[in-house]
Amino acid sequence: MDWQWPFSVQQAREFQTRAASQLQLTPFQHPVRCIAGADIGLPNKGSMVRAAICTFDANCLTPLELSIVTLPNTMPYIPGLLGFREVPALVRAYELLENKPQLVLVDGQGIAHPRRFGNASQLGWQLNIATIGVAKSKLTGEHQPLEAPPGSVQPLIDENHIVGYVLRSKARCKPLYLSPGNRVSTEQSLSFVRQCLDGYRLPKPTRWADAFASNRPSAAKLLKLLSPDKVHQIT
DNA sequence: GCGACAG
DNA sequence: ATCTTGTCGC
Repeated sequence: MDWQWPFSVQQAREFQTRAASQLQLTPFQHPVRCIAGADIGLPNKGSMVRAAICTFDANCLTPLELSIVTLPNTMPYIPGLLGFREVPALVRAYELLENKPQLVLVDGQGIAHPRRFGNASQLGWQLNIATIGVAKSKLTGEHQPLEAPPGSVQPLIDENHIVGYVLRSKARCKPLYLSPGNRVSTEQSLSFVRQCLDGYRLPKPTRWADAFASNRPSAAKLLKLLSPDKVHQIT
């Protein structure tokens, strides 16, 4: 698929509805040995799109590989169409990985989207891989008030059905909005993310991806924990 | 018409 | 998201 801005927003929405019907939301059945986190940053005042994907051993959560791809940014931010801005760079970053992860946690929504096709779903659909949406705020849906203790959960309901979960991943922090992207179930989205929590609000894979994509001060420190030959970059 | 609106 | 000063809590 080749969507070059400016394109018809209406046609893009129709594409999302059509592609969403092709998503697989049944439980992922194979062993997950490698989990990745994926995120986008916008360097140079948004003139560039930088994708970062970092892979981890699924059991001990030690970092394995990192890929960073920077491309010119074309699209503006349009709520509901985030995938068209982010996915092309994420695909390039994914292609650089020597060892492909069985599961990718993506910053943003999965099916918790007006047309059930958030950026996490779009990445999973295009690559035909398992993805989970890990969003820091809500796009659509409603839920009961969340209890204060960490670990509290509420189902996220949209149009009368469960599209994901709202999780208090850390005390005194705003919750996470989790939803399946592709090839995982709603229940698995919750359990896989919980498995990747390590005391911070964001699960380790997306936290590292965010650090590299947005070039946080912590990125330099994290980079030292990776073998130089396991770091791939395209600029 | 008005409010909501991932990143 | 990005930019950026100041503040609060552990």
